[in-house]
Amino acid sequence: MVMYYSVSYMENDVLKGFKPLRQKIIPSDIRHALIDARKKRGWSQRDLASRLGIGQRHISGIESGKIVPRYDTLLEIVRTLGHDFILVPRDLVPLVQSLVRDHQKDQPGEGDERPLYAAEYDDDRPQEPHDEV
Amino acid sequence: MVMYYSVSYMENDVLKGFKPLRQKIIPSDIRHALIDARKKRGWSQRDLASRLGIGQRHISGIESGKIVPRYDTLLEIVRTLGHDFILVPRDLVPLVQSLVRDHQKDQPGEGDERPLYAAEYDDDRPQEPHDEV
DNA sequence: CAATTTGATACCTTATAGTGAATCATATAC
DNA sequence: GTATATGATTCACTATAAGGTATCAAATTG
Repeated sequence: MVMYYSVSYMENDVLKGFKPLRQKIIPSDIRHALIDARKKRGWSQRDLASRLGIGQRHISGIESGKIVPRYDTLLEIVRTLGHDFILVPRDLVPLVQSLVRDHQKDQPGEGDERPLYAAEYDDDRPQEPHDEV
Repeated sequence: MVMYYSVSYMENDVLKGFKPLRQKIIPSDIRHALIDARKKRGWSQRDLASRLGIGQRHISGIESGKIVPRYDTLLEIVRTLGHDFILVPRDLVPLVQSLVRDHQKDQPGEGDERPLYAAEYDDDRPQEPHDEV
């Protein structure tokens, strides 16, 4: 959440000639959510890869953050794992995020996913750009 | 909506050895939503491109569907245009989609965006894969 | 109507995803 | 303890995004 507001400030800086900080990585909460979803299905990376018709090496690279796939590739992974990406106006984000959290709280098998969704997001973000850049 | 269910059937076919149909394009509803969001701000592709620190040619390619950007690149575009991507479990998609629609209905300046979000999605999808593939 | 803007397109180079196959170190299963 | 599975990694190649610059045809502006 805080992250979104900081991006807003960056937008204002852009108007003054500053370049935004390029992301260059999939947010770790998304990566973790996808790993969890895969494991909950009892699939290995090889299982998922063959379902998608792509190489296991890519699943590994994507999950670890070493590869940032094209949007279409990621979307297909996301959908294969029973999720979807929804384009949401920024001011709706908190509501939708909480909906998603509440929904997972209601799913016995997916309840464990909730803390990863929020906490890991804030924890991993400041660290991993350093590793990648 | 219907599109999501057809993908579900494809998933079942994968278990029987069929490859899923690779997307290779950003859904047109997303592209249109982004174009609308940009125009609502009175930005040209050049304006948006300079805010993002990338070339106008890329904005053009992405908006037209000729280029499928990496997820991080698209996410940055999305956020610069006041939106965000939320990872949503599939069975929550209808609710979230309707939330997004209702929210746009409530925004006077964004009310026009609603029909494009739903109608164009269904209309463009069957046509554009043929153009691209 | 001339000047400017706009989005599409072309050219070129670099970086990285995508593809296929294989191997490795470690973990897991039995 | 052995066999198997798993995720990470390597090698090599192709495809395409990313990046920069410029131009063009059409639209828009004033």
